[in-house]
Order: sequence, then structure tokens, then C-alpha cells
Amino acid sequence: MPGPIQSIERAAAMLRLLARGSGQYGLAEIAASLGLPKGTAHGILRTLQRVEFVEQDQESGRYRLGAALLHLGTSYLDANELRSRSLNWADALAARSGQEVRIGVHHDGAVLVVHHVFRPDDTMQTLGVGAMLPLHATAFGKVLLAYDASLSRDRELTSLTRRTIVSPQALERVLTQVRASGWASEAEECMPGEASIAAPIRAFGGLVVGAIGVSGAVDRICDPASRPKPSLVSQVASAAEAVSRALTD
Amino acid sequence: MPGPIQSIERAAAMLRLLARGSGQYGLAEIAASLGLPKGTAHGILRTLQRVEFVEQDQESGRYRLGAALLHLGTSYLDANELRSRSLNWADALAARSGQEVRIGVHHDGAVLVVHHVFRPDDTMQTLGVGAMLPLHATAFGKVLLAYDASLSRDRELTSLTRRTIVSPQALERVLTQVRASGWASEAEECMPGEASIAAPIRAFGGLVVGAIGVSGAVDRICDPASRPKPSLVSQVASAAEAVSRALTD
DNA sequence: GGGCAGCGGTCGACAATGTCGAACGGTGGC
DNA sequence: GCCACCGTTCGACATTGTCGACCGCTGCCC
Repeated sequence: MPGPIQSIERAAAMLRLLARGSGQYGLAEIAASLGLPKGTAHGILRTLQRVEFVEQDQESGRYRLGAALLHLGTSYLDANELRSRSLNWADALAARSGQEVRIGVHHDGAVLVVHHVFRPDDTMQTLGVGAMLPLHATAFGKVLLAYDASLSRDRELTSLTRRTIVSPQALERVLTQVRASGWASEAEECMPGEASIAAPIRAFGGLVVGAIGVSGAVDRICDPASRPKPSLVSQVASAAEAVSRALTD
Repeated sequence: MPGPIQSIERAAAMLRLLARGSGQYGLAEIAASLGLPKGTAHGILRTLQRVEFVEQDQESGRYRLGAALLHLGTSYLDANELRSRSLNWADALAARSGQEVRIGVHHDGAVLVVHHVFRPDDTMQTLGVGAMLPLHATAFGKVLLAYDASLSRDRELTSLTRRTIVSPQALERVLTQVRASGWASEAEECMPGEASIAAPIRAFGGLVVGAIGVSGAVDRICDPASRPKPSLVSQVASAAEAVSRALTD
């Protein structure tokens, strides 16, 4: 069996690099980061620019991601069956709970948000779709970790707040609890002052393909002892079951 | 000067194809659409799948866009300076006008929406960012056409509603009017019952780099004679000027 | 003001890769 | 049950992508 096409893999690596950090890199930086000669990197960038996957800043000469990717990303969402079948339930959960709602899937060692409903009364809206959230420090991520044995657990657990779980043993205990209860939560493990609750979305045969849940200020999501509010847990679990049924019809 | 890298161009064409229509295609369809032998198309798809730009449905064997593209699309937005500098003004325009607001740039013969603010009281939110809108039948598109001589005008003008402008001469007269007034509008030219108003966002030297505007039900955007409401025109023009100033600071 | 380092970019020799025709097993429709 | 067409594999080889050497330009430092 022949291997993958080298120049396409290199182009993809280049795009991933441009999606990180400052989002703008010079030719020499890109070449160095990917271990490629400048001539090679330049040839790939010239082609990516021609297909509008990359743009070059006229003044600084630096490269960044191009507009064509936005359309491809949106098209991915439009065709994403999990998302299209979950939309109504997600909106209903937002309306009933009064909290912001997300649907996430596992992608590249993180939670990729494929749908995001704002809190109905928020005016400063930020685009949550496309964001990558940590697996170990969000309720969404804990759900995905709990039910997907293929996900790597030997990745180092980064401390994001004072409450982030960084011990693999402690995380494993939490995941056992998630499997027992059928939902996950976290309070101020990802961001200070913020909490989340999530439950698994299952496809045929019970396979977990995503997570749906709510998040927001910790005093809206949890009681004063930082425990998730039972009414919210119930609403999230119901929404997850409804979405799962929609997926298997 | 050597040409572009063929396999990267082919991969990009494949991704663009998968962004169209049903969003799911078989190998033979993809090969036929791009005029490639099946073996060639398969090699490219295998690599795109490996880098998660493409997924294959297990049951049908068909290919679709992959999750990695969503993250790249979002990263493009995060790094888009026009968008980041416009966010506050767009939100302010939405709050003041009570209408949904979009910011668009020209991309691939259409208007690419890079920011979208929902009407504050809408509950059924659809993701407008990443959508491609027609140039000739939206206020956003007319603004971009009016001020960008490089945009092709010999593309056939598709009729979308009974009111769509399909005559190049009629469109040119409208664009002359847009340049004279400094803003554009349309009522039911793109979608029945919908109207929009937009104004140009200028960078250094007056170069038009995008358009900002409002859209919604025609009776909210226009008077009973289908003319745009002067108060909305004024608000859109003010927001466009404010964004333009933010871009040149 | 001059020199130098490092930038983005170009070009062509050639080694390595990507191409693609032929063949395969599987599936669905008639 | 047969056939057409699917996705997939494989290997010969022609073509392409690689990349070292070199370029002009710019900014910084002495």
C-alpha cells in the first residue's frame, strides 16, 4: 500500500501551523517550524495562496490563513449530521434552561464545538462554533473521554485554573463516576468563574459520537457548594436522550 | 517560474467540490467531476482523510468534508483584522437598529460573510458566518461591485426572485447610483420578503475592503414603497464610517 | 553611511514521488 | 444468478516536487 501524498500532508501541516498562535508567520518561520527548506515551503505556500487557502500580508510579507477555509468550515457544519439533527434540541435546551448551550465532538485531542446557542439575553455574542476546548477540564470533554476508550489518556494534563484536574488517577476516578451517572460537570476547572454540565449523544449501538451541555457563570450552573444544579442536570440529560433518539431514527 | 503544485491544487479542488450541493460524493463521482482517474482521486482522498480534511461515511463509502476544516475556518476568522476591528461597531449597529447585521468581503465571485449579529430578539439562530451571498442581488454585493473595478461583471446574472436585476446595463446603472450615494440597498432581489442595506468599509487610501449592513423582513427594512428607511440608511452609513476609521488607526 | 544578517523569492538539476491503468472483491439491482 | 459499477490496491514509470545555491531587498547596528 503506498503512503499518503507528501505534498498534501505538508500543505495540511502548514495550514494547521497558521491556525495557531499569532496566526501570521514569515516564510522562514514556517520552513523552520516544519523542518522544510525554504524553497520547498515557498512552493507549497505559493500554491496554497493560489487556491486562496492562504493569504500574504502585502506589507510584512507574512502568511496567514485564507478566506476559502471559512467557506469550507461552514460547509462542513452544514453537512454535519450530528449538528443538523441536534439543532432544534439545542435551541430548546437553551430556551428552557436559560443557559448557553454547546454541542461538541472529539477532534485532534480536544472538543470541537459544532453548535453553539447563546444565552437568550446576551448581547455580546462571540462565535463559539469551531472553538477547541480542553478534554480534561470541561464537562463536554469528560463525557467524550469517559465513553471513548480510543482517546489517548497519556497526554499531559495541563493546569488551567487552581481547580483543574492534573492527576491521571484523579481524572480516571471522575470518568468512572461519569459513566455511572451518565453526565459530567466541572466548576472553574477550565476558566475561573465558569462551570459546565454535559451528557453523551449516542448513535446506533450506543456509540458516543458527541456531547451536549450548558455552560456559564458558576453561580448560574451550580449551587453555593459548587455542585451542579439538579434541574439543569436533568434538562441536559433529557436533551441528550432526545438528540440520541433523533440520530437513531 | 515553476507552476503551482498539481497535487495540492487537485486536493483544493476536491475540497471545494465537497463543499457544494449534497456535500457527500462517491469516489467515482469525484473523479468524474474533476476529470481524474479513480486511482489518482483515491490517493488524494486517502491523504485528505488522513489529515482529517475529509471523512468517509462507513456505510455508503461516500466522502464529505472533515472536522479539521471547521477549526481552520474559525482560525481564519480569529485572525481576520477587518472582522476583529468591526465587531464592536457591528454589535452596536444591531443594538441601535434592532436588525440583524452582517459584514462581508469579496471571495470567489460572491460575498463571504465574516461576521453576523442576530436580531436581538431572534431565538432561532442560524449561523451566518461563512455563508456566500450573491454579489448582484444583495446590498453587500452591490457595494463590493460598485467600488471594486477588478471584480468580474461578465458573469451571468442569475435570477433569484422576480425582482432580481439580470441585465448588466441595469446593474451598472444601480452601481453608479451606489457610488453617488455611498450606500446600497435591495428589496426582495435575493429572497422574497427580505431586504438589505449596506455601506462600504474602507481601508487606507479609501480602498474598499468589505461591506457592513443590515437585513431582514422587507417591512422592517423598507417603507411601503420598498424604499429603504432613511433612519436605517443613516445608521448603516455611520457604522461603516466608524469601522473605516477603526481600520485606518 | 556602510556592512552584514536574514528576509522572501527564483531557478533548474535530478531524485523521488505522484500518477494512473489494470485488476480485484464486494454490492446492489434487474 | 449475472452484470455493472462501486471503492480499493498495486506497481511501472513519467512527471513532478524537492531543495541547494543564489538573488535583491530591508532593517539594524556600529
